[in-house]
Amino acid sequence: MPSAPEPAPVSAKPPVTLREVAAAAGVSVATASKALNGQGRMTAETRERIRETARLLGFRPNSLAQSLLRKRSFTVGLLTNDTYGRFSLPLMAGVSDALVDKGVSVFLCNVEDDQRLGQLHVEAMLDKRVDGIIATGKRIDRHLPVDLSNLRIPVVYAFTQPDPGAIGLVSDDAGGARLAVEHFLRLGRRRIAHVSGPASFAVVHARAQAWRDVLKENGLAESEPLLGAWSEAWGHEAVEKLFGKADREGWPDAVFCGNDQIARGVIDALRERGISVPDDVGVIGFDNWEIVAEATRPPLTSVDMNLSTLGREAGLALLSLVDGQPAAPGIRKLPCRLVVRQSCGGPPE
Amino acid sequence: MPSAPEPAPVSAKPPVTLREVAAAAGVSVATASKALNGQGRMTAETRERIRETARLLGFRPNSLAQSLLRKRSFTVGLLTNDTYGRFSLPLMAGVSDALVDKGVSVFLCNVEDDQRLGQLHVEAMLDKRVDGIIATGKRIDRHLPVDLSNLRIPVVYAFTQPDPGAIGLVSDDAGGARLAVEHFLRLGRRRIAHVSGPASFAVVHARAQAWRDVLKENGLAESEPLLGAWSEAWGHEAVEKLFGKADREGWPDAVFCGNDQIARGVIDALRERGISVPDDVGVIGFDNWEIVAEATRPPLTSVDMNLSTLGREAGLALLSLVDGQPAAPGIRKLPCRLVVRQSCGGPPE
DNA sequence: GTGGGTTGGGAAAAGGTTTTCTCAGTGCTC
DNA sequence: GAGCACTGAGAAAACCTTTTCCCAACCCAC
Repeated sequence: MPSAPEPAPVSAKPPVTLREVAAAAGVSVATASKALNGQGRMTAETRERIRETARLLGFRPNSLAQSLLRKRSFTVGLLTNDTYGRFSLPLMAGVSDALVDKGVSVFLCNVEDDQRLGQLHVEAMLDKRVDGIIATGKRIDRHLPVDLSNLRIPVVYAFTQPDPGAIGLVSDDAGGARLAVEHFLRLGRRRIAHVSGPASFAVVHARAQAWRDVLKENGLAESEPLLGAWSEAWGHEAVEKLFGKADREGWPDAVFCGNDQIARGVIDALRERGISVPDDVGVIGFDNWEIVAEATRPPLTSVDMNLSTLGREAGLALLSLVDGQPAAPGIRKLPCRLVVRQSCGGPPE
Repeated sequence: MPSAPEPAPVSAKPPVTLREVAAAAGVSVATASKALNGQGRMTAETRERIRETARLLGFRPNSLAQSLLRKRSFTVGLLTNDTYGRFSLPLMAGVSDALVDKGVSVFLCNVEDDQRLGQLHVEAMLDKRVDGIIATGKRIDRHLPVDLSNLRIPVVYAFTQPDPGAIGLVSDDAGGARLAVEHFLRLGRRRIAHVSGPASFAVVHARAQAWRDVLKENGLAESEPLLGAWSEAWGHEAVEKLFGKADREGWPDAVFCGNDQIARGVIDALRERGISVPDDVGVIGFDNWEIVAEATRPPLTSVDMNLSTLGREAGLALLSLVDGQPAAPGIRKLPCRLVVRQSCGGPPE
């Protein structure tokens, strides 16, 4: 007894070809192709019959053959040097998310900091005829160890230093810093210190400058940021510098930190000194690395760079480039957002 | 004045085809193909001339056309549901590392926990004729939300629950736990507690059982593990349970933790109680998540699951499957290693 | 000088799909 | 009933490479 017609299981040994569909439906491959793609002219009946046959046989067009002909592989490369990166991961997720619905798959290529590896990956992708490349990395102010400037396919840079004349998407670090400092001000804090990472990072300066700007705009005393490392240990050390002096009046009532690890160190060190967060001092971090931000006591308010949105935007930008839409080169900054937890307390009474 | 012959820049608009190389060298495409692939018979002079022409023109064979013919795309898919995962990242790095030298590129597919997304990605990869699939995830005891059991291409499972009859690679959690407990014993510790994650995780039981086994083998008193959450907060709580009793003689002199976050909580809580690590109590974590393990005070000794090796092995296993080498199905466990830092102290005098 | 072996290289098919061009038939108008 | 427009569908080229098969030419021995 024949069962109800339904698609054949994928397990059939060699994939079903269009030729087989055409034969089964009693038409030519040309007609079959047109029926399935909604092209050409034929009776609705014929088109439907072919479609039904294809469905029954579990036909799926061979992407390789399509790509060869259309000169479009529905494939892009994602180049990164951030192996274990908590930055590039959400970014990749965003890219993949933006593209999967359009049938575009993503080659992930980790080039470390190795020129040879970069070359290898780029050539492999070019050979496989990727439609475009997204370059990303662990630092916004460093180039990948690859030259992407003279490729014949479009390239979009996300969260990494773009080549001149290329399209780059980065987070708006200054804007993010403003968010943090202005949040402190709204809560009535007035003596806002800034503890950040090494001076060799561009983002350190961008954030510090914004911090200073907001203080100045509000007529508050400016001071120097404390620059050190991206570590908890540096957070501890900075607390010693800030709160070491006997004169309590000179103590800050808020600390804006360059990343969440520093903030964690700051919070821990403050607790060890018996200084209450958020009652005595408010703390804000940067990166919104949830696993850290949620483990601090109290949980940490932090600036989120919206990296997955950034990834989405990069994916979409690349796609429209691939489709031939011209796009203005230059760097586009995407806004950050503040994720409020409990390390700043509420507004003043 | 003509410059010295060198490969044309990649920037040339449409890629150079074999036909163009053949024309330039004055031979047929067949001969050109054979010359470049070391096939067929021809004078050494002819072969060299063709090769030189190809080099000059910057010819690179179109992978799409090759794949279509050879039915081998030099492409594999990596399926994961671990979006922000610190587990799957090193694993991916290992996979990619094992494959890039063989010219194989990796499609990264994040399926979240979404059946539809999984289906979408698998179909896209099948359409693109990937040679095989590696499935990985965030939990060793859970399936991905995709059915990979009847595909016509090989599948290898790494750090996720394999289908019956498939090939799976996982970490040897019991072995890793032994490493930790035996390290404590070598250092003269005798009262070794175990604080781990939720009972719903298979690895929790595997590690706890190994911990108990080693204690028994050494004639030490067994006790119940403390099961809770994978969090620092639970580490704090567990310290309260273990060290809350007045009787100091009942206190453990070592705590083996189910992951590094718990260990961090334990270390912090011990310090807050004035109990010294490692002098009074040794602590070992699991996962060797460097960013955590190196930030604890003192830095944390931890069990590393060698995930990037695991990824490498998975990549190689898949490749030999693709090459038609039969492989015995079943689960293969890869050894862990202990990374010694300063949270256990030295051996007894 | 004929038969057989070797050498260097080309013609053509194959892989699966899309697209352009062509063509036979049908129904309509004048 | 001739011309015409349109309809439905197929043939074949194209994408680029690999591989099998074939052929012409040459050399050698008998």
